[in-house]
Amino acid sequence: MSDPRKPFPFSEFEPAWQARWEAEKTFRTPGPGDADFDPAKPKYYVLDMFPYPSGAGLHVGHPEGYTATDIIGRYKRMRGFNVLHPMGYDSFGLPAEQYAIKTGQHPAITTAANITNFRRQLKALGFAYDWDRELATTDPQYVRWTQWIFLQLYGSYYCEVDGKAKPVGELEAQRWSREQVDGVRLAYVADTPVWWSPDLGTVLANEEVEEWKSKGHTVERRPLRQWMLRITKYAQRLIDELDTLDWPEGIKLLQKNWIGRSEGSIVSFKIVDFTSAIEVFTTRPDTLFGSTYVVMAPEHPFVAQITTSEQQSKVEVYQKACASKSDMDRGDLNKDKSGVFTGAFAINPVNDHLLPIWIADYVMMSYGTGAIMAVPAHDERDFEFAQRFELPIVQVVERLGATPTILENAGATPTLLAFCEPGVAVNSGFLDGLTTAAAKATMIDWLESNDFGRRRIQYKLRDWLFSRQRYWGEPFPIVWIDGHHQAIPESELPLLAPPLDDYKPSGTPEPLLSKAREWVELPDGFLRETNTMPQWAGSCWYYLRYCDPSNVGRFISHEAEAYWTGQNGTSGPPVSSAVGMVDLYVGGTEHAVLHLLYARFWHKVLFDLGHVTTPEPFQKLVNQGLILGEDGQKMSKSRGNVVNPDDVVSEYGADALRLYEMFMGPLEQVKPWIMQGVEGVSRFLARVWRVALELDPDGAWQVSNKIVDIACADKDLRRVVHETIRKVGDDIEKLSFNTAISQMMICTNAFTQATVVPRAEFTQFLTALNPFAPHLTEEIHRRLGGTTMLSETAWPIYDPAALVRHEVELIIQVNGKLRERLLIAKDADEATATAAALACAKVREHTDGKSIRKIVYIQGKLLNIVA
RNA sequence: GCCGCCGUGGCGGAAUGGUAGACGCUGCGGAUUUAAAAUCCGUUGACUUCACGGUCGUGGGGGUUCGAGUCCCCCCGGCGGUACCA
Repeated sequence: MSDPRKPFPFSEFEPAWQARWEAEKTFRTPGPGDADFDPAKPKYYVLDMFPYPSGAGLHVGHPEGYTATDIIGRYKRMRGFNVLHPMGYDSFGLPAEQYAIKTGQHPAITTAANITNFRRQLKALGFAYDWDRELATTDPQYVRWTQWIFLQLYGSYYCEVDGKAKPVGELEAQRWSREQVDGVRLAYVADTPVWWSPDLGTVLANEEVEEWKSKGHTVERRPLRQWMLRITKYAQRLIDELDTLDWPEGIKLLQKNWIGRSEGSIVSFKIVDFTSAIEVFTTRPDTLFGSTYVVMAPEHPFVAQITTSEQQSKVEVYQKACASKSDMDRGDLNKDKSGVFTGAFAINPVNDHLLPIWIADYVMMSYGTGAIMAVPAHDERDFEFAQRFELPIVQVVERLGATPTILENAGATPTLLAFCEPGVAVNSGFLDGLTTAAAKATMIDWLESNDFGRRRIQYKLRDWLFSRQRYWGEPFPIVWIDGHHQAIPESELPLLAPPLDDYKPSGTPEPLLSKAREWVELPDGFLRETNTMPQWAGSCWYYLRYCDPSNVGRFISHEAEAYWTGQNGTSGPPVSSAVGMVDLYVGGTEHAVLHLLYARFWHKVLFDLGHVTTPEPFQKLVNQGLILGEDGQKMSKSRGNVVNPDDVVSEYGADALRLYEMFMGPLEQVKPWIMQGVEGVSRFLARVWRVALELDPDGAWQVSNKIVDIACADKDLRRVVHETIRKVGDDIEKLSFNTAISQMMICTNAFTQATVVPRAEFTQFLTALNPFAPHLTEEIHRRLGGTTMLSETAWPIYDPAALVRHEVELIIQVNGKLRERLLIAKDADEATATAAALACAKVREHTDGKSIRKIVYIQGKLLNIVA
């Protein structure tokens, strides 16, 4: 007996089909080494960004991307691909630990519970994941390989000659000292100013600071000894190899800007009364003649040496003020320039002018050399600073084609703004008359030949701060002895964190693991490293592990890696130009410069070391658009506009949720949730159901007698079905799911209106709908007597002949305006069509009295008469 | 400020340079029903006309074209990212 309130009994058949798929492992993906693996089958790897299993469970944003990949995956399977479509959990990390602290439970317990809940929710949506490949970054066997990859980074350096990572063993063989080797490792220890959050009890990467600040945590700058990863060595490759990827241009640009390549030069300034010189980085060496002062970052190591005794106290006060300033103060309220004169003077190498050396917090220690040459006439910041402190402004670049004006001393010049565009050099000795580009090159040559500087490419990207002081992360597989670090043997992996009773932040930067003294203190004076890795570690390589999730001997077998990158060459389509392993990766934009940059970096290191065979992880990337609440605002608990997928599933069913998520609009677009839209697609599914089934007097669903086993005589109906097969297939390939669904609605309306529905055509339609609404279509198919699963059926082939129309509606325009529609033979020639058009009264109304100047005829579509 | 994305009916959105508004939602009308829900059929951009029809219409202004939502130039508005990177 069916629930009469439900338009179709989804609450009965959806769980039943899910159970069957699970029991039969319908969506298990055979891989190299499996008995049923067929290496001749082409592979397709479609990946979701795995969720971090929060206590709140799935929200409707998750199934948006997950449904899209599920449709693609199911479709590709039906097209004969061996589809890898896995799911897992990014279960380490700060949010998990914060949640555990809040609930007073161990993070292992809350994480396990959250994963259980996520798994239940995912399964209730009928996704065709290969659950045998499920993983969590907290699994000891996963941790083992995360740590192993860290040891690869630790054990290698970047060879500038070959432009790639190599084992440090090569250096040791060349009798490099321990210190020298440690100085070039891709994973290294450094005392650097880092972002420290007292209330989170950890340091944060540059990339993470904003996120946590926005959640209300405080962040401050502190010098601490930390593990760093030398991602900056890969800056250029990370930029260049973006070109080989099929990613949205916006995301590529975001990464390029984040890496921030600048071309310029280092200029060396001698300091009056000192032997040492200070170096600055500039992108405008052509303006060197216009430099009127030099600015160093307040924390620059030279400041103390060069400061004169008269200025010493002022300088120290300023330095202190800057050190205690949090980033927020510096960013928002303090655009006003501040600074202090050190009393020292630098010598401008091109004209021997004496330039006062200032310190100011608008110069960052962490970029370039931590010092700049100020050219106030041609840099907005320098200009502002010069005005504030009444420093001279000397113009050395002029707008191209401007009437020459020579500005002797700009102290009195009413220059209102700095001129920062390229132009022509003036007031610049041997550069005068050169364009900015030529002047740059000339100046760099001059600097190099006179030993005052050199060409330099500078990146904004900083090395990746890789250690955290928290508990819920992978411990470093490192021990210390006599102040030196060394790797633990691979045989000791995984190295798991010791149990701790209390993992609340202590407020000091001492890592939590240091409290576990028995774990830390090893025989013979060895001490374990007590920092842990950031959450990003696990997500940097999970896509590799899915290919070979239970391998105990390697993080991924060579065979699995070769097959799933399509590099095995023995099978499938010809090896494509793809450089990325994953064919399609779908997820949110928020990872543009974090996860997606880190994962590329790790992958390149593994590639350099010969552990993987492609230089990139993700060939094609698609960002799903954010789903907003019904009020058009971002969903949030405080606004009360959050939609819970569980509620939608119980009210309308999983298929309706899936359909709605796809029908809302283009995948990549930001769009609001509208419950009435869910009802709309639910009604559509009910219509499909009722084409095949009707209620008998007892309230049971019976096969409708409209369904008949005859050849389709209705040409129009057949055309719609084949048009649907064609369009749905094309649209899935284009990820244009909303229009695919529209077409299936049109097809369903045709079935509804038909008095006779041939079983064969209806089954073809159900097959096309299957990737979108797998439960409903399987259930209808079964009730119609189907013995196989639609999921295991080949994608239907449309018959081009069925699409042909012999007569078409020809659009008749006069001067580009629609005046008439004519039913005419599809292949009518221009003369026939023109004659037919001119025979129409409505057309003549607009052409009478005018001479026809031109006829534009698009056969089968349109005729435009220009009169 | 800079960078990116986006502006189409009451709403979500369709439209290889060729019928603007497919499909869905909402509203309205009808059928069915004792009645309602559900379902089915029709209708639903604005203005105008008794009607046939006509005029206008894709944020605004120009341009290219036989023809522009679509291509080019300028401007306006919204959303997101980023911010002293020399």
